[in-house]
Amino acid sequence: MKTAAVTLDHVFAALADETRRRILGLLASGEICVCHIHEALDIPQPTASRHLAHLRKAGLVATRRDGLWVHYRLAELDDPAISGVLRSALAALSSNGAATQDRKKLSRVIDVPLAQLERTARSCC
Amino acid sequence: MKTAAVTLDHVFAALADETRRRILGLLASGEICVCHIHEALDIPQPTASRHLAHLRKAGLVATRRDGLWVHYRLAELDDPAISGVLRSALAALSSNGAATQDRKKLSRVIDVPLAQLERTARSCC
DNA sequence: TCTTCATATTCGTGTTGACGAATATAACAG
DNA sequence: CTGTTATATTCGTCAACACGAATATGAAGA
Repeated sequence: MKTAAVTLDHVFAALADETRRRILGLLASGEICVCHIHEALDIPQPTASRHLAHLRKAGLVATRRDGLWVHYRLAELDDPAISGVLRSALAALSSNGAATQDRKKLSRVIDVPLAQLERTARSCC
Repeated sequence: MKTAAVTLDHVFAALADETRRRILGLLASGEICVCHIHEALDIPQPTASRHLAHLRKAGLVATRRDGLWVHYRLAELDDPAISGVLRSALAALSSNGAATQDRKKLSRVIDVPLAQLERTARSCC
């Protein structure tokens, strides 16, 4: 089973929502499980799950189950044009101050040094 | 009067609509007047005008009036992160086959060689 | 099996936004 | 001023979507 083709439609529909952009901003700093996303962003769990489902159906994220937890990460895209769009979008998101705030909260939630998250985010986009 | 700050919200909301993406795809190949946009894309004039107004309010395009005609062009953005997003979006749009079709129609409508439109589009993004 | 915890889905509701149709504005010619 | 052409806006309707609340699914342990 191949990952469904990711279209520009999917990408921009996904990026049109602020909550999804915040989620993607977090995922830029590595794989995260649902509970940490909903804690770090301070959004209800069903909201996080719903938006993650949207991103998953759009083909922008991939999941890995580990017992009760489900970890989400950015998917690797085969279309270079589309992955270019996503890369620059993530770069723009990161330059935004709100993303830094979210990462800071995430750092506290998962107890990982902020610097390490920043480094991963930088290397990702 | 400065151009209002272009936010990521504006950009992604604008890019979320296919008609607006087609318009931006055309504008990548240079300044175009409303009537040519609505002819090339084969959409009603009010539709073209409405979407152009949306893009204008988002700060993504600029206008120049010349008698009865109003010419639209891509605006220069000062935020490098945001202009990076737009550049890669335009690149992705151009690589799409539909954009080529639209440019071909535009070439006929305004009687400008397709190769010239392609060249301008390439140099723009 | 029963419980518990993490995640996903459904339902009802309110908002946003795109469209077609009609109309308004704006600029120019006669 | 009047008519004509290009562009912009308004109006009513409809579909898409985000949300909160409630509930369902799914996995692990007692």
